[in-house]
Amino acid sequence: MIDHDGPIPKYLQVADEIAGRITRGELLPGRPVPSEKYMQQEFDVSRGTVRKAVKELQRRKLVYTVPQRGTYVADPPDP
Amino acid sequence: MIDHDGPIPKYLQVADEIAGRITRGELLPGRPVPSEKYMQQEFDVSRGTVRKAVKELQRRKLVYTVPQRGTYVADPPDP
DNA sequence: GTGTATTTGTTCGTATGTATC
DNA sequence: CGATACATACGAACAAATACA
Repeated sequence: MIDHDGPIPKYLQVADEIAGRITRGELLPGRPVPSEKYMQQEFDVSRGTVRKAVKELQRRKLVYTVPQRGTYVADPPDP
Repeated sequence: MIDHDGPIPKYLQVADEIAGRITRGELLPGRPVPSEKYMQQEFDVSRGTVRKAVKELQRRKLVYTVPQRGTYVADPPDP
């Protein structure tokens, strides 16, 4: 899943994996994405790396985060 | 009690302190260990650090936790 | 039966230090 | 030097189950 010693930064690999799940419709708008803790375990990376991945997904406007609640899949942009 | 600026992680210092009380028989099998809140105050560390210490004690099989109840001293292993 | 307090469970926000590339 | 990555450690907020008056 995650290439633990390759040239591509892990945080981008994690971000791309989640992005893929969103664009494939496996994660639906308004629904939560996995928590930081869950992603840490699933991808076997540090929390900092997960947070950087989420930040990247926010930058792409694929997700939004509610403090102390979780991170959710954003609504798709106007077609 | 806790070295607040030394090389040894606080969560390990807390875990070792509780472990010592168990192995010395100050905390008996089946009896609760101090609550997270109590340990926070006693050791002057954050709750996260206490929880990490408890997790370490669970890993060592010295304690077990009952959700919403507390954490208890485990029975000693077969001699 | 009804609250209130306690305790653990979980989430995200933030900062610091270390190591590596 | 900057970016990546990990571990440690603080805080804050809320949930859920239990215990008790």
